[in-house]
Amino acid sequence: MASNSQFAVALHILTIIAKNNGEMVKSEYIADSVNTNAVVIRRLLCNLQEANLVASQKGATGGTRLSKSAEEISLNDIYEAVAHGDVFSLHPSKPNQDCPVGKNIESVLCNLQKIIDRTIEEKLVKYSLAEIIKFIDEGGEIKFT
Amino acid sequence: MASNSQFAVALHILTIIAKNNGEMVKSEYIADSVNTNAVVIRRLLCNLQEANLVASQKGATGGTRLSKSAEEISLNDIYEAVAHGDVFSLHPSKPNQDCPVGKNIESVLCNLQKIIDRTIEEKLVKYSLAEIIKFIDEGGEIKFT
DNA sequence: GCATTTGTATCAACAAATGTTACAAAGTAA
DNA sequence: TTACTTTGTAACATTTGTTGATACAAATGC
Repeated sequence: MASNSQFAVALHILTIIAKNNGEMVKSEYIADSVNTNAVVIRRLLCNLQEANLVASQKGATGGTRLSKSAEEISLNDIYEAVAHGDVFSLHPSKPNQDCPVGKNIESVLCNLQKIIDRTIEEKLVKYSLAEIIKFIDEGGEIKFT
Repeated sequence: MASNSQFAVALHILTIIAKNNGEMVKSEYIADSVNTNAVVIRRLLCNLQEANLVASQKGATGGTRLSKSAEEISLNDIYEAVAHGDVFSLHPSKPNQDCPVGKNIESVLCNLQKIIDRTIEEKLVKYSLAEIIKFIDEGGEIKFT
């Protein structure tokens, strides 16, 4: 399939909104920067609303703004708002339960999934949207530690 | 799509092979435990061979065995052998380069990708195939730390 | 009322994973 | 050599998820 770019686009969306301090930003404007259709943006904005990162308003003067400050939004907040899947999937078909390996491998894999998810979370929680904006504003080579 | 279960199946494959100390294991036998087609297994075995984790042999007495000990194979070795993609993808279409955010967001995202990849790698390298086998043999609730 | 924008449904196009069949290549054993 | 077995690989259908696009209802402000 076309692989999942929702986190990338969501970060892009939030960066643009954050840089328009308090002003309502329209989905068409964001779509022009992301270079995609406005519906794609609005779909992601719905996820970001559910996670309480942004608030939207309909109507002629509508749009979307942050519902908390860029300092209060971590990359993990964004990741959780849009990322549904795990880093890897379990078996497509249930393993053979008559085989000792097949019988027990799934619980091992489940634990591994959790470990990896937690590891990513612990890393992403260290970065805020505000830091991303700073990197963007500086323009050049960005080095995360 | 059907999301990627290659790491899960690869770990399953290696566990089975490792538990057959030195004996050649046939792809049909593995496929029976994984509950899939033998060609799916052989495709993954090719990746594991390229990573020098296993060695296969054709012919009537053929099959596959480990090419190093289970203690020497880390989960990261397995992950790298089969995982092609990143945790998230970049923009489907190139962002608008006339927008300051669009112009610089990609390098930020690239760096983020690398950070997450490295984080996963650092975690997976801590576990060996031998430990997985021990968990499998113990059967019950496995707790990684 | 009218224009604008979000929210959502629906659909087509595309890409990746999986499962399947088929068969060549390589090796064993008689 | 011949027959048999197994890996390696190509080719294809199926399924599923993502993206992009059109359409339109609901909400909002003028």
